[in-house]
Amino acid sequence: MDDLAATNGTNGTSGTSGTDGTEGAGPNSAAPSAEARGSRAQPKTDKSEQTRALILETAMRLFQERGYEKTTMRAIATEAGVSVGNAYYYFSAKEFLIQGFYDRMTYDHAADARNRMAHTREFSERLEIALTSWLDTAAPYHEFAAQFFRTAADPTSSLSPFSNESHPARATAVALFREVLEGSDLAPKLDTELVELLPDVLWLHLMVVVLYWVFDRTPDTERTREFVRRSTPMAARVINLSRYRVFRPIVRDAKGLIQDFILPTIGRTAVK
Amino acid sequence: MDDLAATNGTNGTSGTSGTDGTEGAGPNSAAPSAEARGSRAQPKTDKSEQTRALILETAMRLFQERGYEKTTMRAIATEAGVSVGNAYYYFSAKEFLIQGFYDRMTYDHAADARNRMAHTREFSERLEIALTSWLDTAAPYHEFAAQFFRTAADPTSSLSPFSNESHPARATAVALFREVLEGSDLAPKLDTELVELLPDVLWLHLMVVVLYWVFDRTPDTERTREFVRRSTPMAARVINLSRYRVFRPIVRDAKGLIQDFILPTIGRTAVK
DNA sequence: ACATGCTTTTGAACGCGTTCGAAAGACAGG
DNA sequence: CCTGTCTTTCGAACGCGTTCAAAAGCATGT
Repeated sequence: MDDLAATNGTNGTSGTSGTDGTEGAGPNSAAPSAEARGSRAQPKTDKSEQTRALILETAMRLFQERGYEKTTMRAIATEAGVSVGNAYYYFSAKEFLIQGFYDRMTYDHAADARNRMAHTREFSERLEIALTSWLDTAAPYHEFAAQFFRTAADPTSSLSPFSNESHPARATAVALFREVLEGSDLAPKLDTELVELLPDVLWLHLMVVVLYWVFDRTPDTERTREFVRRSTPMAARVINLSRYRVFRPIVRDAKGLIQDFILPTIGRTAVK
Repeated sequence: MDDLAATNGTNGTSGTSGTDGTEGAGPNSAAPSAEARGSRAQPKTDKSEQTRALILETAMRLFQERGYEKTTMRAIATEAGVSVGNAYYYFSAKEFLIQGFYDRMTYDHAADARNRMAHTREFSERLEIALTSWLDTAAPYHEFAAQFFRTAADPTSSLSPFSNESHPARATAVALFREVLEGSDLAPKLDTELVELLPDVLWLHLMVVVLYWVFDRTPDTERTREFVRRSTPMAARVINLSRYRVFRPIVRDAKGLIQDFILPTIGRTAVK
């Protein structure tokens, strides 16, 4: 109800505590993120911004009420009291209506997770909290999230979690996982290179969880929750083991693989 | 008329066809599986079966020529000399036209991979061969495969690799990976439980490769090929290490996780 | 006041996947 | 040959996402 448009202006990452220096000198790295995408024109007047927000809010409401596919552009336009053409003037395709929602959820998740793990130091617990927090944040949208997941899986779509357009949201999420790690008892025991690498890997862990969640049809996605409870201690154990001598070679291989093949595809500037 | 790959002229990609075993035997090569899905009626007459095949082949040809999305049902119908309604009589939705293609490719891949690794015993090499073989088999379809990948990612779609409808193709693929393992020098060194589990895990490895491949835009998907070359020895090393004492607990955890959470979702009858 | 150049808004129209009622065949029993 | 019951075929029509040319608003210069 109230939540969709409320924090519109100051949505951005609220600063990643300055740990990340590679943000790049883009025109806008934080707040207006999604609001300018998918439309032909940038906001000139105030009325314009209002119309855009109205359309977006109406769309989000209907998506939740009827699901993504069953909500027609005509219905959105009618309900918002504008013409279809006008809706397309602000959002050049139906899928662009999702991006705002997507960014918002990422932000809410990060905030909630930070709150919840504030008083916990153990790494596996922090990780579990972060992941469970995502499940809770996303719970209301499970049904229609699954519906637009197919859109997100399109390599050519800007909604793909790997796309450039998703970079802000992804950066926010990765920053969260960096905090998960760095605020834990585990971080001091690891070499800095690994600490640098792990946040992205943990984000991939989240992506796997999301994949599992999308396919999960159990009530309250209980199965995914159990999956998180089981997989997080294992992840912690693997990371922990990586400190021992025996694993040097394999850890180095894994590092290389991730650095050379995974990170470049998810928007990090390739190190080469 | 019957071979889908033959019509493609653009993709050179080193001849894999030399050892290929697809003799010109009949209209469909040995995978009857999908032919009965997605339609309202089962084949009564012979003419019926003919019409169905005609539509399917026409569709596949057009998909390769123009891509999935740009091929309209009307075009398929016209080109095949039938009406739109008739096409829908046999394939209740456009996406069902893909399933036949999907099954066929899985079968061709398995055959090609078996051929290629016949004289190799080392596990990591066999695995690399199997994966590379997939890339070669799928190469002609890279462009339009990426287009229908979004459909495959829909949890509610029967095209999802995890869906029940995909079970036959999946079973074929898993069986291949079982051969990859059991025909290798590694299998005898592992306990039977692990041998039982690994084929599915290796199939997941393929799924990851496919994901990577779909997003890969480098010429000849060279990046994915490099990814395979790098990741297979690592997989081999991990499996190898699992034999040592130190890893007992973590290997057991991993086994449990896979058995309880992964296999059940990909169509194995849950062991519980 | 008028003209000019924009942003914003409109609604008809297009192409698509899909549906549906009905026509056309095919075939058995009378 | 006629009739009834399937199966197969047809093509018009529906609802959808999207496009587009034109209208309407709006600010500014003359």
